[in-house]
Amino acid sequence: MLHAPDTRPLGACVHRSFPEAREPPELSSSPGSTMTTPFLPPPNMAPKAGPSTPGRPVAPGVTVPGSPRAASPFPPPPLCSGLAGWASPGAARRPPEPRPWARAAWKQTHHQATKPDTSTRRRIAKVTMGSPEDELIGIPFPEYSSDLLSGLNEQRHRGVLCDITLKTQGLEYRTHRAVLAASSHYFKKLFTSGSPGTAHSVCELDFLQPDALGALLEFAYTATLTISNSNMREVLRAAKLLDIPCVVEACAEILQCSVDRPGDAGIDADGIDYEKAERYLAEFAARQNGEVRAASPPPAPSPLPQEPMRSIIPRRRKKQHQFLQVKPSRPNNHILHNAPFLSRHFPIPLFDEDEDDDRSPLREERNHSPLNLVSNENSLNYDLERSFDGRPTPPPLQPPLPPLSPPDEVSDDDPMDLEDAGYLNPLHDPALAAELLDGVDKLVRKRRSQVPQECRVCHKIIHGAGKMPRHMRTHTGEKPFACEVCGVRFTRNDKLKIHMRKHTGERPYCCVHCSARFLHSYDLKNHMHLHTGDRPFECSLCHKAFAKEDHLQRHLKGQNCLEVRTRRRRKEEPPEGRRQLAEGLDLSNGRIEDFRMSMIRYWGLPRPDSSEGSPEGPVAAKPPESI
DNA sequence: CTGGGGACGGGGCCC
DNA sequence: GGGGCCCCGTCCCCA
Repeated sequence: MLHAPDTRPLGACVHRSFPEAREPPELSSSPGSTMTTPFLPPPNMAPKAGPSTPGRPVAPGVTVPGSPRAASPFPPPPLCSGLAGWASPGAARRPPEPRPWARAAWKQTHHQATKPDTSTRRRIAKVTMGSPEDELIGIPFPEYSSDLLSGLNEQRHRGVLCDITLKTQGLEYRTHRAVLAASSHYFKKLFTSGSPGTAHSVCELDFLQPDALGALLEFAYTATLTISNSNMREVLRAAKLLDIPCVVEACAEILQCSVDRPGDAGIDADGIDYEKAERYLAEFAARQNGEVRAASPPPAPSPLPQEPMRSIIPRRRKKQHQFLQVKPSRPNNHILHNAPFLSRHFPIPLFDEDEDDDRSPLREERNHSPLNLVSNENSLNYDLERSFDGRPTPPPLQPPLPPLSPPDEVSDDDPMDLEDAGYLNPLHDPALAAELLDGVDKLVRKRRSQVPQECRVCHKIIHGAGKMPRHMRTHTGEKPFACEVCGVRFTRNDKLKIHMRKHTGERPYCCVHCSARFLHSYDLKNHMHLHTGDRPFECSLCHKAFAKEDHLQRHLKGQNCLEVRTRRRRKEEPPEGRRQLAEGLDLSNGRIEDFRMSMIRYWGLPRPDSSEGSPEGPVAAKPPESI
């Protein structure tokens, strides 16, 4: 279907800036009134920093009113149904829990909200009109978390309400225990060990460099890590000592490209520092308990099992890792291949970690690295999934493993031969140094460009570099790509190209079973359902199966299916055609829960409390359209 | 009401 | 940073 050029004036979209949303908007009862989105949760309430984490299943009952929710990249479900579930006096300040089953419903609402056609307005109005007065209404405050952090940071700078002073090498940092404990596993353990009643207000952390500690404090209060190439290693080292996984990960990724520069061995805190950190932890806990005693050095950690070295980067899904993968420059590869001991000293992998080719000579060398930083993937603080108490904190000292390298190589105890070091030091070669530094800058820039951006208009989080202009055109209505044949304009060039297939007659996606040809690959995919008979989308109520998910959604919104969703109907003699359905709603066989979950999933309704298993439960699960 | 196709916006990946 | 390409989910329209 061809769409006429969008003549919406700029700013005519239904979205609006967030500050207005702080004020409770008036309920509009007029179907034709200009309903903007005040009652629609601002899309994608994700924190500015942090990728989305979709798909985390939520157990039933988690999202009952008043239940605490964690930060979520997903907005609450549509007001029509979901706001009653996710908002609470304590939870309204935070974005809701990710609820995959509500995502589709929210997307639907958001999609409608971005299309100010008459049907959309009517739908929103209906929704608003139908909201029960006694339902809780959640008003999202997407900027609150950042405001809160900003307020704490201001307090820190002014020294107000600070309850702890960090001292290192003569410098003092007044700060808040809660913020430190929330950002650092080490501080959490430090402040939670011992008796809370006798809190000492000064922590002397001599094992940390002041610059690094300052940078990490800034990070804790601003969610932004400000570092330079010169102090990145020190910050990484401090982050490892303080057990701040996300900083470790970020620094390690950036540094990954420059591992063959001298000094990289210093990115791992040496054993003395870990020992200091551990000892201070013990002393602090002892003082907290009022038992000032000479803290003995912690017992030497048991030797770690030898495992093939992986990476300083935790293994993650390939998709996550690829955007920062580093392709080492050829000169450095050459250097490493010809200097196996260098890889031993600087064992950060030079290749994509997804390469599991252990036959690689380089990997083989790394696997045997005596100074392996992470020979045990579970041992150090790169396992971002581990719990705070899951591992000794701080990380244990890494006992040197027996060198497996040829005996003629430099031993670990031997200082690096200066001549070799000079030869191998790329910084001694201006060209190589420039290349490496340029690589670091490029990585930093790339990482920055990959940071999800929040739309100023709709507060939606846009992922991907260069995607924001594309998204903004959905607000402005700008359609700069015009078809030269028919004049139809598009917001995106790729859509125009697909459109041009209409004029050229090109239908590149051909069905192998029939003569059908399609403009889009996904059309062919949908079409294939005809031949395969595959109907993966089944109505949990009537068990009718559909080939397309949206057809199932449409079916669920249909009035015929809703009529029999009342349990009251079940008590009556069901119509013959509905007998099976009514039996399916029998609470005794548990299917009623299936039905409720189905309603919740497709309409984004709040998850029912376990106590809500009342006979009238399904009745309350009304779709927006039926309100 | 359902089946089918088209359009649209977003995300991932790559250059 | 920007753009191309692809895929996906969703909405819409038509028969």
